[in-house]
Amino acid sequence: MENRRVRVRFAPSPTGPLHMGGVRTALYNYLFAKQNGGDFLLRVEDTDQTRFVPGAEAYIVEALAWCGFSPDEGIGAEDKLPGGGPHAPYRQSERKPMYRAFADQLLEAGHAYYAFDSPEDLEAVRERAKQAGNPNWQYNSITRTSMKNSLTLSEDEVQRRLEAGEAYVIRVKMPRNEEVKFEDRIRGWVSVNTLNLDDKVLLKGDGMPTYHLANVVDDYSMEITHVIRGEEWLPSAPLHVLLYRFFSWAQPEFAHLPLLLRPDGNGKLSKRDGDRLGFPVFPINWHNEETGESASGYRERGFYPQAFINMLAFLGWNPGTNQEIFSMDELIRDFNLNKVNKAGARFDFDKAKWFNQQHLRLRPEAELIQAYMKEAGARGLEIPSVDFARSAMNLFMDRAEFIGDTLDAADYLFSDPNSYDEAMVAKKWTAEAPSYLSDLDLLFAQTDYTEGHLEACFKNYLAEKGFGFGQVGPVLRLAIAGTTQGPSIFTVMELIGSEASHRRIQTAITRL
RNA sequence: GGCCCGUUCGUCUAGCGGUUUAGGACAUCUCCCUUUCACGGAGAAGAUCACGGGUUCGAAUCCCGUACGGGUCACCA
Repeated sequence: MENRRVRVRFAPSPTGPLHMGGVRTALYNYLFAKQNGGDFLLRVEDTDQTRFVPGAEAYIVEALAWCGFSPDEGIGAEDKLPGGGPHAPYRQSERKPMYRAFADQLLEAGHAYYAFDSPEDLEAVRERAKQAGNPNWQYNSITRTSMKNSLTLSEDEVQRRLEAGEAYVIRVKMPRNEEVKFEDRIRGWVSVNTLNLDDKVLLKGDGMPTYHLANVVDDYSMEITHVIRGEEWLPSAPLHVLLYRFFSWAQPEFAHLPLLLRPDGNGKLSKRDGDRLGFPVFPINWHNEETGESASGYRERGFYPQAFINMLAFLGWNPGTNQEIFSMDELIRDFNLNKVNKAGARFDFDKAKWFNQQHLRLRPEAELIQAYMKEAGARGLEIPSVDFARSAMNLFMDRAEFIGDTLDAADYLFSDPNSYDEAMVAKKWTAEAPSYLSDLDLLFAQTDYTEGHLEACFKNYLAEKGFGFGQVGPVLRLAIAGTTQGPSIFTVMELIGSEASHRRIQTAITRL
């Protein structure tokens, strides 16, 4: 058992877009699988037909692909393996016929029973219990004795109801007063007494399994060795452990991940947080045609997937060194499930942006230029040449967190300024300003239009006249760029060329 | 409320009984670089390690209790 090939799975429910917490769970699964030379599967848990949302499954597949870690097997791996792999189908709704036999196995062994109580019956019992001061009534080893099930009804009666086609569910028969223990990879030993566990429904009235049955059966059939999932599953893990025991199956190792908390207020990050927080909580844009609901994603916000996953990996894990910027390969190499934190993590968008800035600088220049040109095109800016794009981009690269930032305050590289920073004009545009510019314009006309020559020429002029840089520099800057901020003005002049520079200087003289 | 899990700077975290005057990163502030903005560099501030008891020569690190936070209590996953 110990030397089995590592196989992990990410098993989301297609009830909407996958939020970043889900992506992190998937990422940790993937990192763990790859580190151990194992398989990462994607299984869709769509046993609740009432909550099915069209497009959600495709969204999940696309989101993982964007992040750079598509499944090796299962949904989204149909191009690698026929049908997604040897354990197809990977959608639980399509596996429906398989579960019944396992429920029967439990029934025969006395670990499960039929229950005929209707949803209305249950609601009534719960309501009565509530009135009596018990807010959460449970169908358990005590209460089941007063309900309609195969434990209380006679064998004949049960048979009769079954044959009459009466609706029923199959419930697990939770043992009485037994300590269930298991060792969680992240939390250590977790122990729960079955007195606190209820007789969960295993097979629903519509013949579909609930999460608990389907999950255990599928993980077993798909030879899953490690179950890495969110902490919200910790309370039901003992039931799963019991189920493995009832089936006499080897239980996989469990690792319950800490939750991603909402940056504001309390509670875990949820899909509903959407755009309310001022930043995306989803990997990619989401739009539901039916409801018109949509939410923005990191991809469309300009994030690199490398930065996104690096940031996510660090929400709950840390290599123990001072290295923070990781490529996927480095994450695979250094990730360690045992070093995952126990406490939930609140995430910080500023740090997320910092990760993007770091990864932005790691991108190859050719790729950046392409992205730059595409972004410029989207903004309706004319790029004369690739060389121009390269220079213009690099001028603003230092200050950018996203590629789009290099274009945000750079309009003057593409067209003459159509306005001037009024505050700076008031402060720096003195009565002598026009004369400085006329002088400079003449001098520049006789120099090589390169950054070095322009600057030398400018400094010469200052020295000759005895002017200070602060007196003349901002004036030139205003004329050329309309603002006093930005990269070296001489580099800008070299880039836009002598003709445009001359024109701008003249325009400024007449307009200001 | 029951059960389960957690608790180190504002945030993410390092730390696994002495090497700790508790380290790093983001954010904040200061200075340098740049007579601009940013980048970069240097530095500051920021955590009585939730609190109270133990155990030990010695505890952020081990144990117990309390408080607080979170999760979960469906024929949802």
